[in-house]
Amino acid sequence: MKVANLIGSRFKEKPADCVIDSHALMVRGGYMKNVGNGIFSEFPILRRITAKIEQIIRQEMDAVGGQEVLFPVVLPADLWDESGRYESVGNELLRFTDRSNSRLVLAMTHEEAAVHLVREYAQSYAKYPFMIYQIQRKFRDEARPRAGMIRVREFTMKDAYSFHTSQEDLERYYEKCYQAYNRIFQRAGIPDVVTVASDSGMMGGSISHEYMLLTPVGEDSIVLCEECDYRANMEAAENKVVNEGGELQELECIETPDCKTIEAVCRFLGSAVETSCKAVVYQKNMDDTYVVAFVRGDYEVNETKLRNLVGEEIHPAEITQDSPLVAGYIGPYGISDKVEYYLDVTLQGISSLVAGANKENFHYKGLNLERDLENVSYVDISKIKEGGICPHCQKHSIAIRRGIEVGNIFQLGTKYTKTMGMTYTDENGKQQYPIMGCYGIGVGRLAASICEVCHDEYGPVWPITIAPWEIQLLCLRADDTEAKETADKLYADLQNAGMEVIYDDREGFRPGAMFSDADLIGAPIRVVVSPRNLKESCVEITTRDKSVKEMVPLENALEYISGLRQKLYGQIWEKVEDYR
RNA sequence: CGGCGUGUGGCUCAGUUUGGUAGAGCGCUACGUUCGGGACGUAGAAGUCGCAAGUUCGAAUCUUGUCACGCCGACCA
Repeated sequence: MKVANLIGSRFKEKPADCVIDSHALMVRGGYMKNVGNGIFSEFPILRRITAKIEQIIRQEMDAVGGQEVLFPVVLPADLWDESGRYESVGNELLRFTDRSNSRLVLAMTHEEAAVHLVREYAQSYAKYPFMIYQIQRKFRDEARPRAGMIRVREFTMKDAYSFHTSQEDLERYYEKCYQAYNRIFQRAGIPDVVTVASDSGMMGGSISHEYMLLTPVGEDSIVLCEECDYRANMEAAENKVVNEGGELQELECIETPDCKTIEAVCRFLGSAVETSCKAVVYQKNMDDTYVVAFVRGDYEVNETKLRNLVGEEIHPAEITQDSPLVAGYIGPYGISDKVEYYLDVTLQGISSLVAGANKENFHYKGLNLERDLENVSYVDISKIKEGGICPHCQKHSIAIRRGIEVGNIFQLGTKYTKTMGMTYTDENGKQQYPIMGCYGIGVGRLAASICEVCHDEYGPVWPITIAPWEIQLLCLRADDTEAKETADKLYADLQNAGMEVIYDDREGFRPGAMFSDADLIGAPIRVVVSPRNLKESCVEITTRDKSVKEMVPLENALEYISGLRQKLYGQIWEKVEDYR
């Protein structure tokens, strides 16, 4: 490919709406173009990258016995009625009707389609286990797309579904997929991916893992232990707190005028935030029942944990005049029996708490939950903090990092097979529901994430395994006959040797412009032919990451480049675990 | 869904306060001089000033509505 013919234009200035580096570089480099809110087209450069990522995924899925299939993007709503998700999923699912008023959805995930595809085929235990996967577009009507290709509404995803006749078999296979995913990310050239235990959200099921690429621009918080290998998604991380206890005081009701926040109350009473009880109020979506979460004053409520505990959808409450709660003065002692409340583990063991008195302008001091309340039990509904206690090794070694979720795997269980009536006949002639696993990777998000982690101020530095081209050949001064002929010949030789080359032989372009374009394209190996280099009968060979910079005699160039290419592939492959 | 902000040639932006009929740089076309990290000169093409209604002799500019996009938050297999 010649740069002169490459569709998509590169430019110097950072687009105004790009906030993170990868987005700005990919727009400036002619990788993609925004079509609408969270909707992008890919130019050839990006398409080559995503195609390579897809190929890696395909190989690794095939290696664990996956068979590639293809589901439709548009699915009849009936199918989603079967699983109950037509109703249960929120506005991310785009629902619409066709000309005959039939209800349709744009698939945002394909569990239903997967079950639909194989439920006649897999009626005997002898067909199991098996796995099907596809690499295809999904549409999710995200409330807020952002950060270029990191969070979009329409995107390419590899999604895989496995079917098993026992939980043990699912777990064995899950472990294989876990390893296959590690290989995929290692082969894509990013070592910074970690797995975290996660909350499985709307997918249902029990065990799940997210593959997180650690980067400060990530939108998920990840809890890591710096002493042991504990890692979890913020939503799933268990919070442990050991309170010192302290002096046991008498319960006392004190006037605290205009102290509606924990900080104000503690300042007014001269007490520590660590011995205060904060109330955070939610309401159930179904019937507006109030749900109050009490946590220690210096902790935050983890809404996901609370939601799982309550067992239904909740939202931050609006406290009105006639509600049974007194905004700013809510406490567990003497609270209305019309509200449901929970005490967080961060309150356990505190001898004397400051808490709201459920009365305008009054707080309690010296509240001891176990002494003053009946049937006290503590639940984990708070967010773990930096320096918190690791649930595994019990040390104060918790760190919180940001990450981008590039993949996830779930043990789904029988949620979809049961609701959709998929059964098989086992060895004993009995009908059973197959047990499912599912496994996803966002292709475009992965490409953008790699760019985010692998770039310098001039452009992306693509790992050779996913680079749009392996080699970028530049002919500075293409008007110089000798330089042009030399570069043309090298271009042909490199291609004949089976290498992927992008060739810049544009006349009238100054070297600076060519270098800048090459930086934006980000091919790992750069070869420069110029009159100046030819005076020494050499070409200049560098790597995009600047680790190699050599003047190589022309007659050795092909061999040198070929060796360098092998070396770059070797550097990636040596990090790939062979688990088989 | 809440808060904030922005819409002016392909890109970055000025012009809006104080209404007078649209500008710069980059990019693009042609010619010339240049040539190792985004050169320079000359000439040129390219804009329904997001859209609609209103006020006015006159609207990019004022008013109202609306749409789109972005950021923060909420939400998110």
